[in-house]
Amino acid sequence: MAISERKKKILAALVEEYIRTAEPVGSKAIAQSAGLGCSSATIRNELSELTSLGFLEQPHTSAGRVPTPAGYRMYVNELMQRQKLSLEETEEINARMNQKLQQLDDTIGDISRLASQLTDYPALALTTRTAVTIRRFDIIYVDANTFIIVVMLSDNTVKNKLVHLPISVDQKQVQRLSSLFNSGFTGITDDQITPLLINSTERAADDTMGLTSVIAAFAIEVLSASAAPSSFISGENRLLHQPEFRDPDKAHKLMGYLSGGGYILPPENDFVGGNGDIRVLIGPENVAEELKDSSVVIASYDAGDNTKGLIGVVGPTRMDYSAVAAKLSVLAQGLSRRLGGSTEAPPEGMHNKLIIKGDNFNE
Amino acid sequence: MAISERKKKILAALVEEYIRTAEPVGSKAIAQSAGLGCSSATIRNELSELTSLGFLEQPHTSAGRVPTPAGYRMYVNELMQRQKLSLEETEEINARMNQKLQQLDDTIGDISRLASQLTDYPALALTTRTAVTIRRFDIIYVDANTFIIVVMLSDNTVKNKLVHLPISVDQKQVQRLSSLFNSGFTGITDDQITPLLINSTERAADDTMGLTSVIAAFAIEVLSASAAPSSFISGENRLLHQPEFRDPDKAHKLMGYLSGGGYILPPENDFVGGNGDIRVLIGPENVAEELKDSSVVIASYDAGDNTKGLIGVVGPTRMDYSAVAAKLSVLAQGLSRRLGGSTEAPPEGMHNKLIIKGDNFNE
DNA sequence: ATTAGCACTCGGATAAAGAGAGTGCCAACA
DNA sequence: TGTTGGCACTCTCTTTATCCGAGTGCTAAT
Repeated sequence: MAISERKKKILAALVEEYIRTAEPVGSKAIAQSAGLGCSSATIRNELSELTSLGFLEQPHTSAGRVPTPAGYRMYVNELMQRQKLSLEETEEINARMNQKLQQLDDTIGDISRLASQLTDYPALALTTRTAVTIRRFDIIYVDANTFIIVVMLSDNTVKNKLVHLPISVDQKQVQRLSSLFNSGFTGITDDQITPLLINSTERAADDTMGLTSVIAAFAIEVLSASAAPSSFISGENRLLHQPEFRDPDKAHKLMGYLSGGGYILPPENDFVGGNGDIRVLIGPENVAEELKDSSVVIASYDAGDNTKGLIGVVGPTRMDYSAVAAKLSVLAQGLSRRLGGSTEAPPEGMHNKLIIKGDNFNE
Repeated sequence: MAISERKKKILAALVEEYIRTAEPVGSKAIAQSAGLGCSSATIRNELSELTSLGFLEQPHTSAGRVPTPAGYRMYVNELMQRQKLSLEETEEINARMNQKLQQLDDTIGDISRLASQLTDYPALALTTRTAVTIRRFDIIYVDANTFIIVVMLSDNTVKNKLVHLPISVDQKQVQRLSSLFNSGFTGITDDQITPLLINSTERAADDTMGLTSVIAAFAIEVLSASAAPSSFISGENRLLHQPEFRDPDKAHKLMGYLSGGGYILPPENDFVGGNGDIRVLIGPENVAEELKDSSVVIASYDAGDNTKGLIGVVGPTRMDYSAVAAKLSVLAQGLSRRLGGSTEAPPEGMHNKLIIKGDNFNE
């Protein structure tokens, strides 16, 4: 789809103006803003062609133009100049990220909050781990009726559980179980913890009190919880900043979908894509019905050890793609670096590959 | 403030009708709905008096009446019949609570989500623990450069941290530290962990590698994190259900305040109040400017062991106080019971004391 | 190929008119 | 004295009509 250089300039100017104002853009405005020395009449001709090419549309006969999803797509793929954050901006993001990551706690929530603050759109963060296994079991004997199970996972997180028993156990027994679990339950995934395995362990431990199954249940719980993708969304209320969501019903519908944990990406695509890649889904390119007239920008990161994550931002199709992409990119790279993922940090630039999705609008 | 029986009935009918419809209520509507056999003209006279008493107001001369905050207050304090959930409803809430509490994880978040779902208003949950101390230290030696700190707190939660060191330590050293911490750092609160204490421990342990301060820092972090009130809010988007928040600016302002973790209660009042008490703050009774024309219903619970919590719901002053209070009450009581707080469960009724706040509207 | 000019269209803002709901008050009544 | 029907009045909301202007598409001139 080759279009003239001037058309490109006009389209870019129009999209940017529309992103800024949220009002249909007319020929005169473009004639002034875009630095090409020609009159509004010329622009009108060009606009007319761009419209028939499917990049623009008119809300009604006598209004300015508005980009179609295909128009945005063209903008994102070819026109938009990748915004490069200033060193200060990048620094600031990194600083805030550091601050957030200091407390081990609620990383994913914090990151999503941060992304939302930075972009002023609702943001979500997902992580998934594949093939998590237990690396090590420890059982701390507290008293005759109490012990603490501590497991260290292959991704270097540590989980624990306090167990109270109605009956007494002796320390020896606990130690025996601990070593049995360390030999039998480490290095395997949750679906490999079969009733068979549990049974044989129980017999080997000479356990008549059901301790084995308690511990095994915890192992399964921990493993499956770690493997399950976790997600967090925040800043839904920022949607209300956007004029296209002044209609409370619309806003509510989308916000409900988002806070209900609705899928953003088709599950099978969720975690593909390398480190720092940015994906943009424009309007109807989204799979979820609720997102059909919104856009999503997603950055992937790789935290190593089979852990991948996404940070995404949701907004109207009239989104400031360029700024959002730049910011998410810094975030994603920072996360990869910090969480110990691959270290292929780009020399210094924030330019990332854009995975193009759904650009087959006009063939 | 004694008002006639009939006035009370009329006021109650009006408030309930307004809660239902969100439209100013006229004399005719009341004449029909309230079962008192008198004509709309009579009602009009009564309404007029109720208005001059300050319980009602008119949006404009020729509209129906709307309750003032004082009117709601009167309704909540004296008129509203405490709604008693049916056994099934109570059961259902309890079942859902059980389900949520199964996974240890994110209790406070889950509870707030549940409250929001049940009431269809935004809900928030807070907990605070006072005087948390460490009950027990364990340090698990993983390898020469790695160990896991496990601390068990006075509230029976267990926290851990994985520590990687650039240098090697030997197992003996770790054991010595463990026992030193167990004797020196247990049973004290975070502000009692002084540099002095850390120094003397360091010397006693003959620790030249700074392990002591790492462990002490973790102890402080854990203690202060446990003592700090944590809060969670969810369902902000449900505000948009309410006609009074059809104005996106209003909605956004409040939602922003809520998700920004704004204070609901004046800090000094936060956690007073016994188990299952319900507090209602109507409109201007709220301290936060952003809440001045919203209402808040709050249930307190006591999870024992110096742990207190709140579950609250935010909505327009035209809130279904009675239903909300009933539901929160079940939730709060369920939480107390489950989290091991006091067991003074009311015989079976859901009737709770209402702490009256700010009922000095008409003296 | 570009531009100025002009008729035309259509949505949004503004104003006027009408409808309806509800009040307040008065006079009649139990 | 308390209650009721009646009625004029008020005020908002809705509808209808009108106007204005931004922006287009087309044509003719450059």
